[in-house]
Amino acid sequence: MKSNNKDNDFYKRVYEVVNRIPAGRVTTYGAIAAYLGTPKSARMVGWALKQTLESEEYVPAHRVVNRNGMLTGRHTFPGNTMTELLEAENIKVINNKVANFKNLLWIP
DNA sequence: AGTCTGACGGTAT
DNA sequence: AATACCGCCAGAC
Repeated sequence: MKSNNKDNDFYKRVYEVVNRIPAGRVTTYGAIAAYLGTPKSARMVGWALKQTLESEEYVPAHRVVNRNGMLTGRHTFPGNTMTELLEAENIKVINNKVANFKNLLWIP
C-alpha cells in the first residue's frame, strides 16, 4: 500500500469505528465517512473495509451496509459469510438486505 | 497520462 | 417514485 501518513490514519479510524459497532447493530458507509469528516468519500470506507478482509486486523465489516441496508459487500465476502455472521447476531437478512434496518442502525 | 470501475451517497431530472 | 448523473479517491489496465 502507499500508506502516506494521512491515508494510514484514515484507514485506522475506519477500523476503530467499525470495531465500536455493538453486536446486533449495523451502520452505513456514509455514516462512518461522515464521522471521519469525509461524508462524500463513503466509497473509500468500503474500499478500506475490503482491505481488512485480507488484512490481519479483524473488524466486523459484516455490520456495515449501504444506506439502503443492503449487504452490498456480501459479494466480496467469501460465500455467504456476511449474511451468516449477521444472522448469528440476531440480525435478520432478507433478500440481501437487513430487516428492520432503520431500527438497528447505529451511528458513531 | 487517460479512462473505467468500485463494499456509496446525494442531488437533479 | 424511479432513474440518471455527479462527486470522491484509489487501483487496475
